[in-house]
Amino acid sequence: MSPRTPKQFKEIREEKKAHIMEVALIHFANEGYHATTVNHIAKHAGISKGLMYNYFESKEALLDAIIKKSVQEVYEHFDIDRDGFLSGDEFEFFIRRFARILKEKQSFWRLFFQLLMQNEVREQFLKSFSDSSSSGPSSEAGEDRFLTGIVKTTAEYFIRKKEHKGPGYDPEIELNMFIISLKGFAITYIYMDSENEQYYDKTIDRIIELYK
Amino acid sequence: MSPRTPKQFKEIREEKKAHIMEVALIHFANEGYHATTVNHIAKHAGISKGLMYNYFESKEALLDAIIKKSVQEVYEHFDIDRDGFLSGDEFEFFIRRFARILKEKQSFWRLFFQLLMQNEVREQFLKSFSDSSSSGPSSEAGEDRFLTGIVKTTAEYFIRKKEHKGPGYDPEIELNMFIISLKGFAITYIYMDSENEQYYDKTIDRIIELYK
Amino acid sequence: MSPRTPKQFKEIREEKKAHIMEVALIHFANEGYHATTVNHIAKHAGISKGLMYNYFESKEALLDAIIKKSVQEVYEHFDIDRDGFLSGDEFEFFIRRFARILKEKQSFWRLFFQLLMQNEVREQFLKSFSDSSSSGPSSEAGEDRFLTGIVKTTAEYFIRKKEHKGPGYDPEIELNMFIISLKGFAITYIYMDSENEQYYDKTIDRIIELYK
Amino acid sequence: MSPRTPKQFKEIREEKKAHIMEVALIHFANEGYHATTVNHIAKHAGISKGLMYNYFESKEALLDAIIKKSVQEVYEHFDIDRDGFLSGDEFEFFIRRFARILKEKQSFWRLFFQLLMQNEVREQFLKSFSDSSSSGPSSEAGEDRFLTGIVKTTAEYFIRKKEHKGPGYDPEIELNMFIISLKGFAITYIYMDSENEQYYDKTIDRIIELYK
DNA sequence: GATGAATGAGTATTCATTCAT
DNA sequence: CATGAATGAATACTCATTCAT
Repeated sequence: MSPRTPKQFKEIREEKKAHIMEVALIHFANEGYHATTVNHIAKHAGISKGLMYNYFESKEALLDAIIKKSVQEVYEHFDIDRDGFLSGDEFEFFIRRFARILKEKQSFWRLFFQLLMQNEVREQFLKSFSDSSSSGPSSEAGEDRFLTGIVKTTAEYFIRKKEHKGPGYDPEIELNMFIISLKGFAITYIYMDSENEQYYDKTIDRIIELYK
Repeated sequence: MSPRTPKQFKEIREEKKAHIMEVALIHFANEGYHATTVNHIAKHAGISKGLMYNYFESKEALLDAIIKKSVQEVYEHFDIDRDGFLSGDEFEFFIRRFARILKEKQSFWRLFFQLLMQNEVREQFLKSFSDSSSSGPSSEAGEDRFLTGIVKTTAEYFIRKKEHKGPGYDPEIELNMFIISLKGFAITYIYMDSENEQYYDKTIDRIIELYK
Repeated sequence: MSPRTPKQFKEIREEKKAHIMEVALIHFANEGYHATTVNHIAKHAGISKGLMYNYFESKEALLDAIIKKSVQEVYEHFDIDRDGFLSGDEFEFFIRRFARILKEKQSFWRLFFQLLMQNEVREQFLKSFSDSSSSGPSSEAGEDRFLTGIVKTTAEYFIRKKEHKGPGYDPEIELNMFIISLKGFAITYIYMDSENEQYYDKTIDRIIELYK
Repeated sequence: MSPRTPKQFKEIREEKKAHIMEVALIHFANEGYHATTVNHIAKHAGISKGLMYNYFESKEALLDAIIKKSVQEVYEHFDIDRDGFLSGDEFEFFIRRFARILKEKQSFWRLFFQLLMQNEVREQFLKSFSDSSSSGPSSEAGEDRFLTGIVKTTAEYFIRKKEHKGPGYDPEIELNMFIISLKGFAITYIYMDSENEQYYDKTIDRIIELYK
């Protein structure tokens, strides 16, 4: 009977927002952003359309919130000791974590790839990705510390390997091969049913074997 | 001004259909199927909305026709000597052709990937793919002779290699690695600007080197 | 902390109602009734939406209350000696008071004119005007004693002037000219910034000069 | 059976656009812009909502079109010999024409006043007014030849009168009185039923008598 | 009294599709 | 064949109002 405290209100708000985002992500990922109607999301989240707009300014704002949150989470998972130097074990560790996150956040990655493949959202999306990842204390404005940082560190890892690989080893091509392997791995497994998982771990092992 | 023969009529009709499909494919690929309006296509094809419906029953029928045609073309490119045996050179030849088709039909592949990532079209799409590929004389209903045929032949190629590779060589994993590399290669390069093409050929060479 | 008496409660309630009405009037007047949301009013009044509905049954009831109150106040200002006779000084006094009220209640008059110009509210509004003005002891149902009273008294004033004006003087036309001058004066000055006020007093002086 | 010619299409288009604008103007004028729904307009125009959007990009675009057209028409009516000099007869002529246009375009003027009284549309509206009026051959960009031109010419007319009026005559105040009289006349008569028209002409005569 | 979460009917707008000419 | 006017169902979004706490 006593009225809700501001804290209670905030809790309700946060919980419901998270719930809506969760539901929306799944539908965006499976049916596509355009094909998913706000009505559909509301119905599956068990709320009215109106409430959706109490929490999110627009369908696009909802998408943005989902991306920001997911990117934030992914970013946190990758918050490794980024001293510019990647040891072999750190490299392996990185790949295994990548594989794990792929599994854990299947829906997000489906959405991610879908959006990447539409010219209209492409730039805005990449911007959003870099914005939220560069929110650390030592962030530099306009720079995507996350992606460029990873790529750079990894590139250096491949360059360093040249020493014990000898001539005929082209680090640029090797890095490129490594990247397309990861990409191919990613799009293969984020669309895989759990039954077909038999090759998941073995493939990761082999990627490590080849590029570590 | 002699009246056109029925054959001429048909040719004109087919040409116009092809033109519409060409225009539509580019817009579907760049802006997405949902975001591309029939009006837009008609305007860019230089015809009226109404006429579009004279040629194609619906927007979806237009999409289907585009896919069927593209798949058909891709299929023809791959109409290799399918005797169940793939020599090393044939394997290399296959990869190079794959790379070339990727380049030539960029727009189609963009559309292809976009559609694949939406559950709603996924099944229908795969069905359409298998339908048009199994239009040969020895087609079996419901079976995708094209894809499974290629995969099977390629799988056998990798199994055969086991003989000179010795123990520790797992053909299944190797096939899998090969496939994800091709996939990663594909999604990387169908979204690449022509300026960034420097690695295109080198990457293909390296894939051949690794998996031939 | 002695508990508040019922009278104190009522006072607090009335004060809050007045505050809400004040805030709402300004927004109705500036942004328009339709364009002003209940949320907006509540936020600017420093209360919650829910509480607003504790004080006013509906948005329209709030509008009605504002009009009734404003009309009441205007009415009180004009509660002149209505003996059916208007002396020259009383006439001048009346005009100067009109001008002052216009200035003091700018927001209300803006709202008033806006509403008058919409058929849907027009009748209801005029009714509300006459209702509140006819709340005196000798009120006659359905009659707007206020407006008709003023007009009638003023009309008689103009008729009386005929005696010293001589032929060619048409009191009806003169009354009409006086009324449209006041109307024009009103709509000009309720939308005027305070900087442009230079002509305010001079114009009133001239109106008096012309029609007294 | 033969297809429509482009000319026929254009005719249909123009006629229907004009029809929609006519219907919309009446409703905008009587119920207000915000209170008039697109549905309502479409229904009363005997067309579907969709068609409305074939002809006008949005509800606001429809409003703009109506204003532009009306302003254009009004402007044409006032295309007098604007040599910077207004004779007494031209002045009278101008007022009579103003009165006539008020009568003929009642609906537009109702809308005009309504819009003027809403802060949100005020600036945009005045801009639109000046834009379309300054489309003549000798128009100067950014200048409102129509309104400012009229006001300026009229102001000079009053200044010139000072010569035969002698001291005590303040042309600025006189111009101001003239303007508020016209305004008051306007808002009185654009909301008048035709039955109450008895004073219409007499009032105009008196205004001319007073200010010519 | 007081809050803001929750609702749902309503509003502008879009777009594939049909049809008269 | 060819056109674009015309439709209507669907879609994102708004907002006055209700209600549990």
